Amino acid sequence: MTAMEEPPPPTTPASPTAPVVAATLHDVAREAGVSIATASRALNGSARNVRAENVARVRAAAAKLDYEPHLSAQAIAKGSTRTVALVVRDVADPYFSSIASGVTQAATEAGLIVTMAVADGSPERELEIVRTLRGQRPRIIIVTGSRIEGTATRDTLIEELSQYRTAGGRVVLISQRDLPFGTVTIDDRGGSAALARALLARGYRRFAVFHAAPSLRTSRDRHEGFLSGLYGSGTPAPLAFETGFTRDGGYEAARRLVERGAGDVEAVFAVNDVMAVGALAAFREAGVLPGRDIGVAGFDDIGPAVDVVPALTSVAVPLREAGLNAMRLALSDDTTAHVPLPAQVTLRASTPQKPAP
Amino acid sequence: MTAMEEPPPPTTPASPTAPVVAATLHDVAREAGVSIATASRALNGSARNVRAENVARVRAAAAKLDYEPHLSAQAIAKGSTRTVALVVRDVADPYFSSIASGVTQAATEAGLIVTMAVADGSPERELEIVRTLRGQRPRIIIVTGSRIEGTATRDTLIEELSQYRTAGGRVVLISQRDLPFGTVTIDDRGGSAALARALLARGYRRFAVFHAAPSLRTSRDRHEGFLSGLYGSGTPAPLAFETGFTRDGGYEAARRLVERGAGDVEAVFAVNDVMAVGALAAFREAGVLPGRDIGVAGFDDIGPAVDVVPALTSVAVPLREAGLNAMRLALSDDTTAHVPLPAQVTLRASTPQKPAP
DNA sequence: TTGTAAGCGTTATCAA
DNA sequence: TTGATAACGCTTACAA
Repeated sequence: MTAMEEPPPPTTPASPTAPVVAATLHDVAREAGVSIATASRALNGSARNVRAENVARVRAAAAKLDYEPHLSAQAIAKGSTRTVALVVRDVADPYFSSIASGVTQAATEAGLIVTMAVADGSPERELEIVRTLRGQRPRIIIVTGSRIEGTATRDTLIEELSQYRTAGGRVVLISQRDLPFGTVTIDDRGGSAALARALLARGYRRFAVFHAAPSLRTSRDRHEGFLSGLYGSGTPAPLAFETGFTRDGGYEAARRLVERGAGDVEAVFAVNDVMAVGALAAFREAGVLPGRDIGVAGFDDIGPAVDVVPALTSVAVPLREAGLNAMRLALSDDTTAHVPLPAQVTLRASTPQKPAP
Repeated sequence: MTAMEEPPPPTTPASPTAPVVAATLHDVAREAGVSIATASRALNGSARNVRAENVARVRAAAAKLDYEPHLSAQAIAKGSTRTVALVVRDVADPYFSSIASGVTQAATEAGLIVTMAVADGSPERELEIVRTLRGQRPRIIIVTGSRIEGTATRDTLIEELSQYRTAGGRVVLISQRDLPFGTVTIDDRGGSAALARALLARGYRRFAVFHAAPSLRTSRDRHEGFLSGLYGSGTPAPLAFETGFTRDGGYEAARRLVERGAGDVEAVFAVNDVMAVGALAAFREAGVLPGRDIGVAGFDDIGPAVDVVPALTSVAVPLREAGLNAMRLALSDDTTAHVPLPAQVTLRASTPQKPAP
């Protein structure tokens, strides 16, 4: 299996482990009748220093042989790759896929290839992934969604990323904070605070909050932000219900609230939209009509928020922007900047203006 | 910048184009006091033929230097990579991200890395992507979502993929058909036909169909499938409204139907859920109450289908399964099999049983 | 069981 | 402007 004399057309449906064999620069050079160095220059290097005729020859040969440069070979020869590695918790989750979309777009514009790995919510897996990723020698590593605090692997992860950066790699974190890397965050606290004020302005005074475990930073920030927005309004302290960060969590919390008696609660803030949507369903089933008997607000402004009945008041977060900014940050010279993205309150029918008492 | 004498800690925040420098096998070997070949064997090769003591030595050295094998170097030395390249139209679209999720999971289980590229709906871009991808020499290329027919680039794409396969690569297409590659499809026709029959069984007789341009294969298949399910029932031919494949498209078609007078239509089939959801909104706004005045059904069974009011009748498609099966197919020895995945009718409140006349 | 050395497909340096 | 040739980081005969 050394060199080959012809354009390389194997015949049988090769086994799944067989190597993918393709035309090499060597083949192109031979076909064009020039040296391999010239071929390299004409194709991927400084075509300036190659006679026009040879450039044409080489290009033609490449086209004829359907040549594509072997990226791995280029990577090791050049000592650097053109890839950015993206770690997400779950591709199927719109939260992450929106971010991924932004990252991919910005990367493509910069001529970079993105490889994606899914951490699946496990910090161990996440660590393992970052390790493997380093084997790719990507220019950039973007980690998003690891927002669970207090795990031991956390420190190891930071260690690993620091080393990668010391080695010349770029690290950007999305929706983390207080870590010594470039960071893009969404203003969960500010958004929640603004929501609280908007709700006050609409006449609501007595609240309940559906939140997740406080180790989930996002949930905690939104919860605390909401409280801070209420600060100074003289309203009673909101009831707090801890539950899952999911639709079912919201559903379950709403049931609990109803069982307890929801009469004294004017509005519920669920720390994300899917929870809010679950709550909507539970309230409706219990005969408590959302938007009339009780206000409901969420966070994220997912697409369906507008199609649920009543349309859901929420806080829009610029997820794609977060991805775009992460790439921008990675390509900038500031390795440790913090880019906060504003969240935007969007009032809808689920929290109508309350009539003056 | 040749060799280095110490564990490699550069200092300054390197420029975004600087190479990522990391410990090499050479460093590990030196640290462990063995030859580079032994180090290679101990770490990534047949550790069996290495004295246990040396294995330990090498492992320790690797850990100390935080060594990760350079994947590109391995790729070119071994002549094959462990990556699968996935082409999607849009990561942010739940349709594709669900598929991506399945692909990623199966790939991870098989020890493969997935790199993702986004074609953005442009056939030219798609072709370009497949070209670049070939440079990665992936073991597998999975293309999903290019379902627009009749473009000239289409043939070129097939050509390109054929060549890749001839070179030993695996190709799997998702939701395409009649192409000489491994293929995973979702049974759009069958699902729509089953939906039609289910609706007949619930007493509906007069239908309208909201569909997209017939060049969009998915739309056409669902439309035709629906008609075939009606076949022989003696019902009048459904009205057909061509519109966008989006929420706004569904909204707009519903408005048109209402303006025309919807009195003689008992149920609407929108060829996907977001269209159906848009239609729901338009009907409600026009005072035509979905689920009472008119039945509405969609396709895809997206998550929010159950939270919309009334809950939407739909056809569930196993998107994650499609991704998983695509990987399975790619790893199997059958390079050209066709795996059809069944779609499942899910009846909900948007199409209640009609009272007997 | 180990080490030497010849690749793998590129790029980059250096003469010519 | 070109062509030899030495890297790049790794794997893998082949010998020892």
